[in-house]
Amino acid sequence: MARTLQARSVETRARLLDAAAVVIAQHGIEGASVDAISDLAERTSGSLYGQFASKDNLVIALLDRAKDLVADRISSDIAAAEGLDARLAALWHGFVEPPEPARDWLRLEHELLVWATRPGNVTARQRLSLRYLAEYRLVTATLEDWAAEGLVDLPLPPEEMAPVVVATLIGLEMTHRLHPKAVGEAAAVQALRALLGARE
Amino acid sequence: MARTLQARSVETRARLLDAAAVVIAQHGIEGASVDAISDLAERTSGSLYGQFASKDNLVIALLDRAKDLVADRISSDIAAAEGLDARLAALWHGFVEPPEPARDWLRLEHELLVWATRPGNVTARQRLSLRYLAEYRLVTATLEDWAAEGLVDLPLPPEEMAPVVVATLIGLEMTHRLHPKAVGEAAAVQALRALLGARE
DNA sequence: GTCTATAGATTGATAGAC
DNA sequence: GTCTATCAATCTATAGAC
Repeated sequence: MARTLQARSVETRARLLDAAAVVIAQHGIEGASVDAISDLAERTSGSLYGQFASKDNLVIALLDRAKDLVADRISSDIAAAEGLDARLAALWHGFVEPPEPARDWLRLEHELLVWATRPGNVTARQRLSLRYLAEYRLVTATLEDWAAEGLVDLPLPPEEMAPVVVATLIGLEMTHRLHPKAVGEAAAVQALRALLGARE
Repeated sequence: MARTLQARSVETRARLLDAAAVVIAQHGIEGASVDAISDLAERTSGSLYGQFASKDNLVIALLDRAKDLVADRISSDIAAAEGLDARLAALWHGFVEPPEPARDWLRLEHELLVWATRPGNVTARQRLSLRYLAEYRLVTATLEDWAAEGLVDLPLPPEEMAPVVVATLIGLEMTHRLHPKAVGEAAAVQALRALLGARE
């Protein structure tokens, strides 16, 4: 019995986080009311406060788990691709033009990023900063592999290159959202090739 | 007399826009109340509605005039610099680490960008899109100059390269705000050199 | 065009039953 | 832990005087 109650609690938490991700991606953090979130989760705002104590806390919890799912998928897509261009194309598609339902994932990521870097939100910024550090480590490892394979001749050490690559992808996605036709797959691949010092 | 009344009106409009830029950069668009904005402008919320009819309209007006001032300054800094590295460093400093009081300019730009690209805000997105198109044209012209001088060997035609450069700078700035130590001037210059296919 | 005053709606959060 | 009910604060926007 304690099992099922606990399971119910875990599910409520997950439902609220999922709902928050959707509503925030659509309306922004301040535009996402606790009522809208709990309604979509088919729970009440009372349960939201039981789980997270405050709206800010809910957003911070979202910050921690937001990206991992999609990041994993992108990694496997890249690993499956053969040759540098195919891998860069996989990176582009995974990041900038992902298929549904992941399309909104980076929208959410941007909302969180902008929110967390507001002068006031110190806790959130530190939290997000840690998660991006982990992200950089993953990219660093991938770049090291590519360099070892002789695919690229990086203009910077892999660990300095990683944040630049992430930053470039973030910027490309944001530009692409504003201006879908300005940057396409072919242009992105060429730009990434130059950035990484492609050899072939 | 009509002169001075008109002048007062023009000044009110400017004061409201300036105040909106400051408050939005700090608290985001939804977090910036019309009262906070009009207080900082030393006007009342009534005058705000007299000028802009709605809060959204005020933000859209801000969208149109936001960037020009700083863009001009950056252009002149770049023109003054000698050699490719100095120009890229000027670009980095103007964009990512501008001196006060321009520090908040890109914060505002990001708030507007995220807001305008929400699924609902069609008008705002189109408006901002136009402004970025103008921006791309400026960057295109600069890249053409650099290519003509033999400083760079671009991996893409200048007009396709321009949005990529802007996107990269936007991403770098966002990353830098989250993580000031992750990317420094030296790394940014090296990365931009690679991206542009620097020859020297 | 700008002010004062206020309407009308919505928000984040709390109290207490179960 | 989740619910119902509700409060106090805040917000956008409007009305009418000047």
